[in-house]
Amino acid sequence: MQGGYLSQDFFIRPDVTTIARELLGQFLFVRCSNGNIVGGIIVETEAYNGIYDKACHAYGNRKTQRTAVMYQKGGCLYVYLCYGLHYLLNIITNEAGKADAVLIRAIEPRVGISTMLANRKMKTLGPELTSGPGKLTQALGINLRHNGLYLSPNQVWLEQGICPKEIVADTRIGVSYAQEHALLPWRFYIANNPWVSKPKFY
DNA sequence: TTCCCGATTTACT
DNA sequence: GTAAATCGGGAAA
Repeated sequence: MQGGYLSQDFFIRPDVTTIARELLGQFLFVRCSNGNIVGGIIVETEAYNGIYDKACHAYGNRKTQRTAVMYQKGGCLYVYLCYGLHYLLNIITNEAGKADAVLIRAIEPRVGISTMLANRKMKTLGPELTSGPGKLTQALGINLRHNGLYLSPNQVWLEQGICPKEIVADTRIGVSYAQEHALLPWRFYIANNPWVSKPKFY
């Protein structure tokens, strides 16, 4: 498609916020069960700093069936069901045992748009297609089947993309329970990109 | 085993 | 702006 694949070395680096920032502009591709390829450019991410981060499922070195995947090596996929309704896609970073992760919050659709529209039961292309963590997994056909998989050209993979003009760092969404850690500027998105999620503010 | 609640989305009034 | 949908994880008992 574009440049080369992003190697595992990219994800094994120690600073999860750097990786979350550098994932902006990269291509994310998924091969669907029927063989179709869908994908787009990552435009919004959030960093979760493993066992030290109150917003992270692995906070306090919590080890359960669900969080076991988070302790895998960088490049592993962590998918979980949120609110009993939506699958959320993360990419594990850092060395095994650290439980750092980057949440993919929004992408700009580029490949297989008709397939993504069908997955979302939509007729016309618009920001609602992929502008949110639960929306993009539905569009890409991501579910628990992908949990624990490593990035690979057979299933889910990343390729070198574009260099974003301007990146914004802001607080993460929906993590008020994380107390002081909810204030960290660990949400990153490409400025003025219409595919970035539009969280509601009460 | 019980109970509370969530890294959200969508359809209402 | 408010509320429903929907279910399994995790902590407490």
